Amino acid sequence: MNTGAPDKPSLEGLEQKWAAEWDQLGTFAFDRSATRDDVFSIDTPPPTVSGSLHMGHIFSYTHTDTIARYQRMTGKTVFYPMGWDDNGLPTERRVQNYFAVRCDPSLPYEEGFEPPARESLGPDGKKVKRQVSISRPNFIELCDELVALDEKVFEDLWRSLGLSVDWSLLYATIDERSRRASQRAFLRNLARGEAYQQEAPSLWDVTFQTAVAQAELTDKDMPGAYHKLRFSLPNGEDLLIDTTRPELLPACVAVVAHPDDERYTEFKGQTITTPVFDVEVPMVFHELADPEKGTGVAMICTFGDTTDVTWWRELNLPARAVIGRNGRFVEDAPEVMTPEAAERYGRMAGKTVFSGKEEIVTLLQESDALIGDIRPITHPVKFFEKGDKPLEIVTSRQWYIRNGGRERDLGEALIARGDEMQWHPPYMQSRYTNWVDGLNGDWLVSRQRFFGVPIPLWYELDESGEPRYDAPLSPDESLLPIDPSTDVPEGYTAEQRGVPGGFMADPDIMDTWATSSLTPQIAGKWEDDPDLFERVYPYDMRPQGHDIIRTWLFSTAVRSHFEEDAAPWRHACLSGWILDPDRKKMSKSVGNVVTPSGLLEQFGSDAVRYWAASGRPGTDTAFDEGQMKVGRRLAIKLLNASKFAMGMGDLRSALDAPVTEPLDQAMLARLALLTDDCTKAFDEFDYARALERTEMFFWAFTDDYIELVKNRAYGSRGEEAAASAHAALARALDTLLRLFAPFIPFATEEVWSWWREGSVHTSGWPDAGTLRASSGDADPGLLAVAGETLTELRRTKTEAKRSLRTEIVQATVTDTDDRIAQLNHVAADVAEAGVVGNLSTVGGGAALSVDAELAPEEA
RNA sequence: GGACCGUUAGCUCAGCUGGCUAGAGCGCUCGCCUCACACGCGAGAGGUCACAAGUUCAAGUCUUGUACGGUCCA
Repeated sequence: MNTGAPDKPSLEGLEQKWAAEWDQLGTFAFDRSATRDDVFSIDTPPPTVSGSLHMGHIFSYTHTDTIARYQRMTGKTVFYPMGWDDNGLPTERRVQNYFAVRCDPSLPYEEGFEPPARESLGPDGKKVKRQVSISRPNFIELCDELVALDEKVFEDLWRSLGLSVDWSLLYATIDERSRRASQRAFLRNLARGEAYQQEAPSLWDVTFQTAVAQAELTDKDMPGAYHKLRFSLPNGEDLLIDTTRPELLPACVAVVAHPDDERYTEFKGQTITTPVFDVEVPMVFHELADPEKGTGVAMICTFGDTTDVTWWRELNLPARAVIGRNGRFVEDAPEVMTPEAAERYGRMAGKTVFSGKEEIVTLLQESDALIGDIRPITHPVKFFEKGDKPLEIVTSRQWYIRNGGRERDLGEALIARGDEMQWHPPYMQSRYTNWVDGLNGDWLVSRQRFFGVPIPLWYELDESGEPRYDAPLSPDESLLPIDPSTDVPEGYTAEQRGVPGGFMADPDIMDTWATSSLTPQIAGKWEDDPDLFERVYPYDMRPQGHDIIRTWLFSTAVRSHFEEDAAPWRHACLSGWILDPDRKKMSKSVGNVVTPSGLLEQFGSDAVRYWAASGRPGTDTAFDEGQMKVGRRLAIKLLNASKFAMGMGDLRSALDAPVTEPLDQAMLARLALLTDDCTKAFDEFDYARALERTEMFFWAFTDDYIELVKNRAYGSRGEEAAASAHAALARALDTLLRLFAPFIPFATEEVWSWWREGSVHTSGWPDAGTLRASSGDADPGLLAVAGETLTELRRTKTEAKRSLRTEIVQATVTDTDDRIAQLNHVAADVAEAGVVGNLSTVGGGAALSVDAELAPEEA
């Protein structure tokens, strides 16, 4: 543009101005003709659109953007996509409330469906409470509609933050491309034997009525209570057992003690009778029984916790499930019970776990089988991370993908994949390794929900209408994505759905991670555009939060391992949390969330980015408006200092002029060192270090160097000396704008436009070698010596409470011989900046000291 | 219970492979309208580097232990 600097430079409006310009010129467009070596590809985390963006997003996405901009400036074409995560529970709930609908996969697709509400309001403007059931394809259509709205808000915010993404690469995790990738990967897992189904006990959320995976668990401390129960030995004696879950007594299939526990080994092979229900169960032994816990004997129930599952499986015990999928006691008593016992059980049937516990206590008391008091304790209980009721364990048919949890070789291969990546910071790798190492089962990928990517399978129905699970019908890949609830398998007609001899759809959907784990494939248009995929995969970088190493990072590694026999990225970059000023993790529930758009408005995007970029990789960082003020100051300073430098001469024509003055050469030599530092830091993904170094140099540059050369630049010592200053200023400004560009893209672009062509963001990363050559290999130390001497001269004025314009008639600088030798090269500049009439230097001193005589104060 | 991270000025943090007198910003104190910037400029005060032991000529930095804080997993 080359407009020259305005009279009053300002940050106001730069975001809108440059975001529009970049968009129009395609400044950040990915060049797909580039070969893999010239590409820097980023596996961007797709934010959940049904939520709102918070400071954590601003923080971590800024980190990624600084890296993207750096890589772009080094000459790479950057594959920087954005995705919206609209697959999963949060979106399901938001679509339900917004449109007043509910997904029911058994319903047929309805063309031109109009939802009863928008923004929860009906056509009459009243809130619609009653939800209408609709088919899954209809539900997905509404999701698309809602996401389009949410997406607009997100995209606007990302643009105003200055993320340099190529918006033409946008995807959504429920869109057709994602569903196709997700189903294709699943079918290939199935074909290669990496996916399998099994009827097995699995963790079950009674609220959401779905199975959940190990990675989605969280422990919560909950109040519980020990109940001491009286069981009976064959000789009529009592066997006392402590339990926190007495309500599972009807599901008791054995009692267990440790094999070395001599108190109980004598009962080996004997039969124990349960209280209340009088069921005979075997006494068994297993190492997981803890002799220290309670009486050392535990009842094994199907199923109270995962240890019960282990015992049940390893000891070959029968199953007597009493808790149903709705979290209530089933109607029918276990078959082993006598009619009298079954009648007692009947008092629990249909009750929740909570009420069942109250009932069993009454039953135990009636049988005089509850010994002593109930002892309250607090103990960890497993929850689904999004749920608010404890998980139960329910036996059901589920799909699994192997993840090394049951096969040592696979687990080790996946751990080894971690070694193929560089982790930033490096210690994050141990979290990955620990997680894989601690897995105790495969990845449960099926979910009994309605909204999501369907498992793309059907089952034949035999003559009696029973499904044949062992031979699922799968679609041809070319037909994907499909919805088995509306599509029909090859060789069948729609009329055969649900009919004996016909077929039925697999009713389940896949875990959201089963789709998210394919973001490298989805963004890179795997199989849809193999040429593109080849240019971006494996990716250079996966940025993400450290809290989802066990889910997103690990599941992506699993998929890539199976599908590409490779690690999905070369660098895994983990960002930290944003903490509020009290060092608590910021969250909506605490009510301390500040809206990002408000802050961008208040401080300016460059300022907010400055704060974000000062948070080192992986480090939790306090939310700090003070840092944003500092960032704002920096951006404003950059505008003003640039304007000032440009006012000293024609910098554009001075860019290639020779630099002859020692101070100018020293400054450029110092700048070359800075460039080396920043390049190294960025190559190690340490954007914060690059920023810190650049900022440090910049303030010394404006406070000292510009002050030192301004008189000379205005011509106080002749044309040649002035020309040297102009040349050095031009090079310095040029370099600083580039070094700052990844962090404060708007202010740097603004200044760039005053005197240069094109965009600073595609101008190339500064080259230390060129700078060093123009410095004539000068001693960079001269700059520091000059600056420190200037500080001493200023101090004499400050201490005398005089203005800095005050003339020093005579000053004597004493310092070590070495430093005086350096100072003598730049003494003329120092004298001018300090307004010193007569400056003399004396060597042989121990340290820097200044003796100055100030001009007398005017009356 | 295990793993990992952290503890440096009132606050937020640098300090990389051990090396002159431990740095920055904010805040604080004092001063200055100096031809870009008062959204500014200059100067100053402020630290037993959590604690203990060890290695070394030399430790904020390496080793071990302890305490406290945090995170992840049991």
